[in-house]
This record gives sequence, C-alpha cells and structure tokens, in this order.
Amino acid sequence: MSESKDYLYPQKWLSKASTGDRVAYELRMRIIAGIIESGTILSENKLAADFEVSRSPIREALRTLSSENIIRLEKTGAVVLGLSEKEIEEIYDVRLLIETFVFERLIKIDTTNLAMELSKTLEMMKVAIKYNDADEFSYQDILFHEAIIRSIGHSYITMIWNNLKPVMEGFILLSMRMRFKEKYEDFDRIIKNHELYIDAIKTKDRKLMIKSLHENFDDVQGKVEDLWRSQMLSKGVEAQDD
Amino acid sequence: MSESKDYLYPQKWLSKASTGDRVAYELRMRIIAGIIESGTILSENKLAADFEVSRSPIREALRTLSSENIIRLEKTGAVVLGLSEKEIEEIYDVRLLIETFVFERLIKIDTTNLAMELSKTLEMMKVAIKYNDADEFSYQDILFHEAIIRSIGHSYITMIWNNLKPVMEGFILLSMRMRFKEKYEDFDRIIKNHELYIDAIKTKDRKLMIKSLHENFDDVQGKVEDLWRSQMLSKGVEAQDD
DNA sequence: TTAAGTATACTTGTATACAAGTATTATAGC
DNA sequence: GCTATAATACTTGTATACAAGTATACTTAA
Repeated sequence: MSESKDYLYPQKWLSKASTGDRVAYELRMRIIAGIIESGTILSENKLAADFEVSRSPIREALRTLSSENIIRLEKTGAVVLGLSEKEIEEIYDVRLLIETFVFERLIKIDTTNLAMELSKTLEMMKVAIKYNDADEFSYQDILFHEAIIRSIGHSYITMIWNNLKPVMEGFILLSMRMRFKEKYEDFDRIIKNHELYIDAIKTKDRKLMIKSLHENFDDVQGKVEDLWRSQMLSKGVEAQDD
Repeated sequence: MSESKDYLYPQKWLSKASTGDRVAYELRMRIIAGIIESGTILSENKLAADFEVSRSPIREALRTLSSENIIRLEKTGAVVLGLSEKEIEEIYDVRLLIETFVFERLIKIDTTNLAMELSKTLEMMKVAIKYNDADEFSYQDILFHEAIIRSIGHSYITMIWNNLKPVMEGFILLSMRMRFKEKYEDFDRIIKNHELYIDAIKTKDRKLMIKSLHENFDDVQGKVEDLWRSQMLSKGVEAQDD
C-alpha cells in the first residue's frame, strides 16, 4: 500500500497497523468525506490495484467497513452507502443512549481516577488547540469519551463503542479540520462543555451531565451542514478512477 | 467443512451461507456452549484442519467472532473469551436499552403493520411449541424482537442489533433446547409476555411495554444458572483436540 | 429492428504458497 | 544442575492461483 495520493487518515496513527487496517482506515475516510460517492460499486480487484496490495487485506477492510454500515457487501461488489446527515444523527442518538447508560453506572462507583484522567485529556485538548493541531484535538476528544465509556467495564457497551468509533472518528476528524480553519471560536465552547461534563461526573449530577452531553451534540449537529457544504468544495480533488 | 462431529447450529439455516459463515456459526455455538472453554487458544491452522477447509474462511470466522467479543485476536493466536453470566446480563442490558429506545420511536409512528407481523410470528412460536421444535421457536422468538427493532428504520440501532444477534441467538438456542426438555411449562408465560408486548405496541402503552420487557428478561436471567448447570453435564462430549 | 442465445469478461469465495516474526525447545558451555 | 544461545516449529499477514457463478455485450436468426 504505497499510493502516491494524499492520505486522509493520519499516517502516524497507523504505525503498527496491518495493511488491511490501513486500507480500512483510508477507505473509510474517503467514503465519509464523500470522495468516494454513495452508490459507487467497489471491486476487490480494482481496490487491490489502486492500493497496490493483494486482495486479502482488501477483503478484510471491506468486511470491516460492511460491519460499520458504510458499505454493503453484495455478490456483484461492495456498494458504498456513505454517511448522510441521517446517519450522523443516528450515531449521536446511539452515543447519547450509551453515554447516558454509562453515567447511571458511574453514579454508583468511585470516579476519582476517571475524573483525573479526563482532566488530563482535557489539558491535552487545550494544547492541541493552542498549536492548531486538529488531528490531535480529535484524537483526544474521542479518547475523552472513550475513557468514560470504558470506565464501567461493560464489555457489550464497549463493543458498541468499538463498532461506532471508527466512523465517528473519521467524521470528527474531518469536522475538526474544517472548524480549526473556519470556526476557531467554537473551541472555547467545546472545552467549557467538557469541563462541565467532568464536573457532572465528579458531583454525579445527572442533570448537569445530560445538559453538557446535549449541548455537545447539538453543537456538533448544528455544524453538520457546514461540513457537507465544505465537502462539496473539495469534491473532485481526488476521484475514484474506474 | 464436512466434519463427522455433530453440529450445534441448525444446518438448514445455513443453506446459502459461505464456508466462512458456517465456521463462524459453529465455532460460536461451541464457545457459547462451553465445549470450547474460555482461555483456549485457537490457531487458524488447527481450525482449518479440524473443519477441513482452508485458512481463508477460518480467518473470516475468527474476525467475526472477535467483533462479537467472544474471542480476542492476538499475535500468538485467538484467545477464547467465552460467555459468562456477566456477559449474558450485559447482553440483556443492551437489549433493554435499544428496545426501550425503539419503543419511544414506535410511539410516534403507525404500528399497524408491525403489530400484524408480530402476531403472525407469535402464531409461529405457538406452532413450534406444539410440535416441540426448540430451534424453530428460538428462530421465531428472535425474529419477533428483530422485527420490532428494524421497524423504526434506524440504521445504527439495527447495527447494534446485528452485532448482538449472533451470540444472543446461540445462547437462546441452547437455552430453549434445554427448556423444551426440562421446563416445558415456561412457554405459556413466554407466549403471554409476547402478547403483552404486542398489546403495548398497539396501544403505545409505555408502562406495559417496560413491564413485559422486564418480565421477559427476568424470566431468562433467572434461568441462566440452570443452563450453565445443564452445560456442565454435556461437557466433555466433544473436546478441543490440541 | 428485435429477440434469443452464446461467448466473454468480471465478480466473489476458497485454497495454497510464501514471508516475517515469535515462542519454545534443545543443546552447549559453565 | 543452571544459564545462555541457537535451532526449530508454529504463529499470523500477505500474495497468488483457481473455481464457480453472474452480468454484460455481442452475434445470429427471425
């Protein structure tokens, strides 16, 4: 896998990833970004040629993306489903669902260590903002929520998170890259929201948690159209050659 | 894949499945049933030899089972995690979570067709009981809940269901097979509960839905230890030869 | 021109070959 | 007996080969 094209997914995050994973990460980004449009039919052979790898890792990647619901495997090939606004809202439905569930569990346990870990991650986010590093910010943002979700040790809630994470990560990456350029002022509010979230966890204040969670999501949702509009501009920069 | 050993998963359900899927279904059953014990390390080569297929479908199956959290892929091999009582409770946590979410959506839409479909499925369940067909009963039982979940057309809730379904199906299959033998009287209550559920959907009665859902789950949960006890007896019938 | 049938090119599914890395086991030295 | 080192056997990851099925396009006949 040594294409000359630019990668959408941060390569330094793939240091120990297999070829199959690399392909999955990159394909996922291109689908989410709309570079590969919905309805496109991907063939294993073509992808293998494009990425200059064999069909084995390609098959692996396609099965992964299929389980994430952004492509659908058919006998005739893999149909790209993409990520419309509807799906993004659905992702946040699920996040709201599981994070609310998690919070109910958190109320019953000691959250000192978790609060500390979250504070650390939040500091990292601030540094990322300071140095204008959208990717690092996204990484820490996701880490923040992941830490909360994993903290209750619920393997099936974690499983849901794991299935959701890659697509959400891709979306957040693209969204943050745009906002770092165009909506820098957003980040004050994001940081404040996360501080509120930590407070809610420390004080085990259910209402505060719901409030910060909803504001966090509303914040993102309101910006979805902006992202798609921004996507439109970048269309055609890279095109699926088939 | 033409082992002489008995299959745990109903073969007629696999008529159009690929070899990889067949292996996944069978392996999953053996892990859930405890025939392959937790901690066992599965090697692709051994499995390929056991099932008399190549490594390709085996790899596919292992990745599937890994995404279901019943094995963990490592460099040294696939570690069997199995399904303890904790995990089963967690599965029902998630079912409760998503079915409650689904019901909130159902309240807002027309449920006439759904109620009809559920009634049909329930009739099927009754027939299965009459003819002592545990597998068919399990199939319809799962179909019942799947119909409800899919009815709201929420792709990410459906995704969660799809990830949950195989393991749950396996567990329900084993559970029902035992109860058909030993706890035949249970099924009156199960049918009644499902009738209650349909009523709740028809009348959009939130409390009634929660009630039937909880009773349904409590019913199953109370029987978990019985299943495991029953499992113990069947241990050693087939052993992982390694 | 239209319809039917056949040939062809392309699809996935499975098997096999090869490479690189890791753990274990055996052997040599003390 | 014990430690260190080397050989060996086994692991996954990737590439390739082959088979079976499917859609498409072309050719032939009416």
